[in-house]
Amino acid sequence: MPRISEQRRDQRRSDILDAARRCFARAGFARATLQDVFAESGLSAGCVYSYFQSKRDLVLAIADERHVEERVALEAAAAEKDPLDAIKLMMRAIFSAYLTKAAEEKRRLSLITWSEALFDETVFASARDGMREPRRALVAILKHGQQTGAVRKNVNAEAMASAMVSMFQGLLLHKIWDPAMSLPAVTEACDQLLEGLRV
Amino acid sequence: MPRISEQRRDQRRSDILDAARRCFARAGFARATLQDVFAESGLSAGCVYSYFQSKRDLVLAIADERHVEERVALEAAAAEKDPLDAIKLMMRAIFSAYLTKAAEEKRRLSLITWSEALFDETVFASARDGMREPRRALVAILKHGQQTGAVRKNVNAEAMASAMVSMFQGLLLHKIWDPAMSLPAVTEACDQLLEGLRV
Amino acid sequence: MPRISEQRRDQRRSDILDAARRCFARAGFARATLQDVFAESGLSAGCVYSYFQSKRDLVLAIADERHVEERVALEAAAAEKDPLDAIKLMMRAIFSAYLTKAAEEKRRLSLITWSEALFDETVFASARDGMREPRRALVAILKHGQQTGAVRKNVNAEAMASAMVSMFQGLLLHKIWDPAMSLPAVTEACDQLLEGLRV
Amino acid sequence: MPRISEQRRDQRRSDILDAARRCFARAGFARATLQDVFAESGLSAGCVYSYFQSKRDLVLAIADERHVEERVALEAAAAEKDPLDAIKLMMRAIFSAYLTKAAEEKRRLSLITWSEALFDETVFASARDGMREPRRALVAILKHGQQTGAVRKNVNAEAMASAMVSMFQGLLLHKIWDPAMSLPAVTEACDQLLEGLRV
DNA sequence: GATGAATGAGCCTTCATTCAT
DNA sequence: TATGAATGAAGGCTCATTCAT
Repeated sequence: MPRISEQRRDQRRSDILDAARRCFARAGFARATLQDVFAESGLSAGCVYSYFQSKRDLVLAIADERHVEERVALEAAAAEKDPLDAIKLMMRAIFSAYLTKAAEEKRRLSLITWSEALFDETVFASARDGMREPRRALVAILKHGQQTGAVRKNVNAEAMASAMVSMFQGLLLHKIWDPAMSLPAVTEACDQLLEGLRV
Repeated sequence: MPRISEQRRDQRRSDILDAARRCFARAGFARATLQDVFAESGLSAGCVYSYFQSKRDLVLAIADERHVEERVALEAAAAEKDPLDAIKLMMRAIFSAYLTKAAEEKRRLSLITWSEALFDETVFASARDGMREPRRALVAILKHGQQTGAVRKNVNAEAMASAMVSMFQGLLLHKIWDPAMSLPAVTEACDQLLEGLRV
Repeated sequence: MPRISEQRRDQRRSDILDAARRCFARAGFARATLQDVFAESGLSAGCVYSYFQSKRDLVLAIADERHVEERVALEAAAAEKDPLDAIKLMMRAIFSAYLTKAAEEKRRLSLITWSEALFDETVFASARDGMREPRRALVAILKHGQQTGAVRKNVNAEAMASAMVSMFQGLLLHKIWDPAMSLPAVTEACDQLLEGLRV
Repeated sequence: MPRISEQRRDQRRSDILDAARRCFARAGFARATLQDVFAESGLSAGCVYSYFQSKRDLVLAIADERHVEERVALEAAAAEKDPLDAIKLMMRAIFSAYLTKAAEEKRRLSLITWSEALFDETVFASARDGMREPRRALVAILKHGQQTGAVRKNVNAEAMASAMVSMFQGLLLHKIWDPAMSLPAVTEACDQLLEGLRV
């Protein structure tokens, strides 16, 4: 018999995560303090602790957030027949999720999560898994493209998928150093690189 | 001890940096403690503090370490006439500096430095500058290649350079998630992408 | 513990100040450690820090304590018509506040506060202001006494007030060196010096 | 067989004391560091330590410095026949030693020494003794004046001497709070108070 | 359930002192 | 003797976590 409705609990939990996300994006996992989170969420220490048993739990929850956009990106790509067009579509979905001006907090959280992964196995697994699915999709698209004759046969699908995912993630990083980077221009540059794979 | 020789002083400083590098690579800038560094270096707090005035100074020194290999990479590329070959050469130099098994600590430090850059302007400037020079070199090579007719004219050199640098850095990241990644295979994949730029 | 009553909070704050006062009187501002204060108050570091943000804040709070007795002394004097009697009354109030056996801690704190004032502008302002009001009152009494003809006209009220305040403070100091100093005898000596001002 | 001449040793010792005096006047005994003294004196730690075995020794040496002027003051007073004139002479000697603009460092050192005396028995003894001699001289002058009929018989010489010494020391303190205090005016005010003792 | 005051281990840093050269 | 690099105990302060109310 819960004292508060499940809906209210979920809302609370979500509020805490929002506050934590802001704090972590601002100061990093290690430097952000729980007192920051308490203040940012407007909730008491005890309350936050009743939703998350430790700071690490909060970090894991944030680091583990699966960005819906990636799933969308994969689905969008799956609908395309032409393999390179499918890859470009996936790429565009990723870019519009991570390279826009509005996505700055997401970029910061991505980077600090990657870094945190070095020191926490759970975060590591979560970060690694997050790039496995896109990579797997790219491998499938490339291999299928090779079967249908749309992609050059001498391409190592595994390595090429790694290179592509790396480029996408690298651009997220690059956007941090160079916020003025032109998304359309860089999208076209990537298109041009990809075109080299066509038979 | 009376005045120490300058050579010995440099050695000490270098020893401290080595110890700090190991500690930071292991635990991150924020989580690594100076006590760790004292223990790892076998020196006392006071001694370390006579070489570096604060933990932040130590962080900056590590984060600012210019990797000689990058300079070498740029020089190697400068010697090549063919633009794409020059880029491939640069790429290989970077890969052999960061993607080998032995370079694991370097990869970890790169990632934590990038993350730290989000919270420290000095580290930010250092990290950003570290990728500006390679990028500038790539722009120059591409533009020159367009003038000599070796590179397609419809390529936006700036954006393409960003994409390339991103791919190189992204692979550093990728190697962290997938240590088994084959360097030769990924090198060839990158070669194939680059070949698409040829006229 | 949930929200503490304001009364209890004030009590805590007061307890901490009491403990700090004892520690500072015993060892001085610089030599007394906060660990001492924690132990003396029976509270933890975190708790004390939630009431005072730094050691300096604690020092300022102690150094700034306005001794109610001084105010009382001024009011007592204000009621007297005869100027020299008014001054003697003020003097007696000050002496009974600072020169009794029970006031030893107060004397010690006065001296260390005066010394601390040399190195901290805020403490300086506080200490200086602490003697301005008595001095101002003395100037007013003397000038008024000159108008009514009770005090010699050739007296420089400002300088005389300085000399008087100095004598009062100096006796506080003297009582430290010579705890056996007789309060009645010294009070009479001061009376005799003051009598020289009468017309 | 000393390696350096005794004269040179004395000079060194004196240089160190000068540096220490400046440092202590600037920051207080507790806050001034020996590294400050090393820098201010231009000598090494080892060298300073060969002249003073600890920081406390240095503090004691500074706190114990007998200001020649006081001796001069006493001698000057001894030459005067009229008791009140003798006291005024002594007072003037003290004032010109401690209340001039140039004596600021001396005032600061006096105050920090008095404060330090609270926490160090040796400094206490030194400070207390420093005011005993003037006080004793005043007692002698007053008693002799009473015998010769120049001073009122109902004066308690002991208490009056205490009050006088207190006034002199208090004025030193007062000059710290009010550097603009007029020395001639305050001297005259003291004269006027003293005149009240005449028969 | 919620509160927020309180805890205390542990961090960064300083500085009196030592001692090999 | 003189040097100054090195030591390391200890200080001020923070913050994840707990628990009485």
